[in-house]
Amino acid sequence: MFMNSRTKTFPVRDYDLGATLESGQAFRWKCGEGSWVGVIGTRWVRLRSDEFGITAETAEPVADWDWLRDYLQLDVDISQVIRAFPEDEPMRAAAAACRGLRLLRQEPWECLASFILSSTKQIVQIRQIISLLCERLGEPTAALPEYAPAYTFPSAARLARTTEAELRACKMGFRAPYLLATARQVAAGQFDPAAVGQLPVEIARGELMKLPGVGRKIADCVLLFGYGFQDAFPVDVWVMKALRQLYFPRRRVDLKRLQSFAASHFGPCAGYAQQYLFHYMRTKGKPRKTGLGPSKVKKG
DNA sequence: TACCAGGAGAGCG
DNA sequence: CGCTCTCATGGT
Repeated sequence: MFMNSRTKTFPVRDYDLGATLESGQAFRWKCGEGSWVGVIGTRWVRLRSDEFGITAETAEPVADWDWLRDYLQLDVDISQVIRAFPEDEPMRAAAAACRGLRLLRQEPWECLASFILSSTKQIVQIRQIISLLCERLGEPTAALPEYAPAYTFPSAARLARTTEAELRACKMGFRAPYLLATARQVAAGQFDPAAVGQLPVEIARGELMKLPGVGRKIADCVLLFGYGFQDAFPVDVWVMKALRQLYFPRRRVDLKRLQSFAASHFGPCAGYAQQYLFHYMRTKGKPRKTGLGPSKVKKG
C-alpha cells in the first residue's frame, strides 16, 4: 500500500550526493542552496542529503518511488564495491579521496544522446549544450514555483524531426549530425536502446559502436551509466592520465594497452573503479563543491 | 593568447 | 593496421 506524497526520505549511508551528481556521469543537475535540482524522466525533483540519508521532493505527488531508488542506485552496497577494488596504492588513494561516490543508473536514450554530445567538451560545456537542447526541444514539466521552468530530455522521435541547424544552434557543433543520425535510427526502430541492455556486454558495445558518433569510449559510458554493465571501463583523457601516471609512470603506453590492462586489473566493479579514478584525478588539489553555499574561510 | 576538453571518423602510407 | 587531421565551441 502506497501513500501519495511529494517528499520522501531514503535512509542511506556513504552516499556523497554532490560528488555523484557532479562527477560527469549526468549533466542536468543544478546545485542550489544545500540541494540539487534536476529532471529524471518526466519528473522534476529536488534532492538534499544529511546524516540520515537522502530526501527527495517532487512537484507532483508520487505513489511509487522506485524510479528514484533505481536512478540513485540506493540498493548498492558501496562498501562491497570498494572491497572488490584491486588492493593497490592508487585505488586506496582514490577510494579514500572519493568516499561516498556512486554510479547512477540513467535512462539509456538520454545517456546515449548526452555522451554523443560529450566528445572533446568540458563538463561545464556539455551541461550548457544539454540545457539548451532540453529548453528548446524537451517537454515542459512541473517544477516548484520558486524554480525555473523545467523540461524533459527530448525523445529520439522529437530529435529525429528537427534539423541539423537547430541542433547546431544549441552549440553542439560537429556533434549535431551525429546526434541527428542516431536519433533517426532510434526513432525508425533500427536501433532499440531497451533491447541492447539485454545483450552480453561485448555484443551490446558492438551495437552501440555502429551508431554514428559512438566509438569505444562513448559506448563504454552508455554501457556503464545507462545499462549498468559494471565491468565497462570508459577511458577518456582523464582516465588515461590517471592510468599512465599511477600505474605506468615514465613509460609510454598507448590506449589499446591501457584498455587491456584495465580489463584484467580492476575486477568485477571496474566501472566504479574507473569513476573513482576519474573523479580523483579531476578533483585533487581543488576545493570541493558541497552544495552548502560559500563557507567562511579564515585568511592567513 | 595558446591550449585543452569524459572523441569519432576519414584519409593516408 | 597505426598514425594524423579535422570537426565547433568555449573555459582556463
